[in-house]
Amino acid sequence: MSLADPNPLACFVERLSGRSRLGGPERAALLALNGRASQIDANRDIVLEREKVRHATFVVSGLIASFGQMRSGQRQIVAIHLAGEMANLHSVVIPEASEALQALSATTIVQVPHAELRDLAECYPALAMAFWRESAVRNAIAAQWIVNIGGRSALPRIAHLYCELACREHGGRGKDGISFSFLATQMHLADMTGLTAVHVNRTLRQLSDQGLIRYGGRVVTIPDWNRLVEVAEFSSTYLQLSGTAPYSAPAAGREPTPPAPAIMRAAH
Amino acid sequence: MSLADPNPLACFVERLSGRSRLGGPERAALLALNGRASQIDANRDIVLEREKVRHATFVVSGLIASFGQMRSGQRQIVAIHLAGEMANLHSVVIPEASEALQALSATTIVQVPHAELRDLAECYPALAMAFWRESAVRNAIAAQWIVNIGGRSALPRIAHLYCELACREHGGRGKDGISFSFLATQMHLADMTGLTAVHVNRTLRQLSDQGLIRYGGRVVTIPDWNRLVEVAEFSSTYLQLSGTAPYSAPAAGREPTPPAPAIMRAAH
DNA sequence: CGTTCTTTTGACGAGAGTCAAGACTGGTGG
DNA sequence: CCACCAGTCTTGACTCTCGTCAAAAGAACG
Repeated sequence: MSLADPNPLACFVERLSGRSRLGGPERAALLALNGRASQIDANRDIVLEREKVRHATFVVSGLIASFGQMRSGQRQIVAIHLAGEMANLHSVVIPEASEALQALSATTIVQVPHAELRDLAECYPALAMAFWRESAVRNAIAAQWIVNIGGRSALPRIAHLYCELACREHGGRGKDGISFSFLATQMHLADMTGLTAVHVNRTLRQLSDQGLIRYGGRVVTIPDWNRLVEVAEFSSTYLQLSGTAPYSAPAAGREPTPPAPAIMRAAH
Repeated sequence: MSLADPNPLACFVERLSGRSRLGGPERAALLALNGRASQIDANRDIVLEREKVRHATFVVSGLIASFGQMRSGQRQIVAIHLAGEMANLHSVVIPEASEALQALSATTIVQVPHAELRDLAECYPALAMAFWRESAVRNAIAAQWIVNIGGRSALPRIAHLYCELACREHGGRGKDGISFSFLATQMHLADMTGLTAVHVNRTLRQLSDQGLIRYGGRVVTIPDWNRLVEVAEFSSTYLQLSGTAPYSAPAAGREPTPPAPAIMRAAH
């Protein structure tokens, strides 16, 4: 199911299957969704802040970001959406966009009507859970971005972002020599990390001088995965990519006496 | 349906109803959930990082935070959970916690088994959507925190957080003279904003000197709402609190020819 | 009424922002 | 094929916000 698949949504099905167990009917229903494909140039808006959205946007190729904007014109990227990801699945339940959606590079998208996704969620509980789970993973990523921006200085901050992207693009763990395409400019990188473009540039040079990354063109290479992970204090568990192990409900029945609540554990 | 209600989950029902339309059976099913109440001291862990969780935690009173932790011992709060909110509803679909959950003050919680919530979501599509929507609002809040931490300097950053809290506690818009209880210490506030406790203190004094806030005990008062909003560049739409207007699906049928995609709009 | 946590202040240093200018790139058209 | 041009990237010098260290005063709690 590559991106070259005649039905680009096949890729969406694969992604959901990686985290949720889907049956035949669910898969078929997803593939039957009718999306409209479009090409978008770099730096073009897809959704404006406050806009009422009627479609979810699936990224076939390219790179998309969610922006928060301030009066000063400064912008902060709050999330990025790689090829194969649904950019704003949450808009199905919250149609009014609180952030703008914009392409960072030339991008191909498929827009899927909310109404159809909503129908699916209502007919197939498994899909409702899968959609919710997908949103929840986004939430976990956002939480890590907060930790990253709020708690790390420039060098580990960019290192952490690169670790995350390497894992997200490859859908699994990183390894030595892994490389991934990074279609954003250094200015975009600045907007993601809460730094300035100038300082991003200086920090990239540092990372590169220390042999932690190599970059050129639109590709980043990580020669020594463990070393970068160490610098970034990265742990991939929040991405829920654990190989291809799909989520499965606990086999045990409802235990009437749940284990002792965590309250008893020592603080700090 | 106050917090003093004999069934603390009544408050949860009210919260969901504020954003999603729930029918009688759904409400009844929610109220029939059996949760276990407990008291927790300040600074005690409720959920540890990486722990497999089997219960969602509802906050009856007090204040809870989700923490990311770093090797250095530094901690970053990625979300806080006020009285009346479900702290980790997302754990129903992602049982492995990627952040720690800890009480910031003495707190009363009710723990609801995942299994029961999952059953509800599977039996009642409207509840599945409501849960998902609730998670999505949390996501929107996280996104604003990223904007806040990544894009604003100390003074507007704290101002923005206070605006958010005022709205969240009152479940609506702010107004002059509004006040809200803030049970966290300045150190906690530092962990929320990505600042140091010392700098938080200096900034609070600035805010206070400029008449933007008054604080004392565990209460913050906002004398002039619009002025604080101005400083913070705050807009409450992302909280989805629009009065008590519940979300309703668009009345229109599936239009076969959706409006022109947003792609045409000018960039930047 | 002492112990511990929190708040408050000051002096100093460092990481990151700002301003500005030059080098490099890829794309466009003559 | 070359020249141009707008958008990137790179670098240096200077500034300022915020972090660090330290100490004392104030609150909370038993």
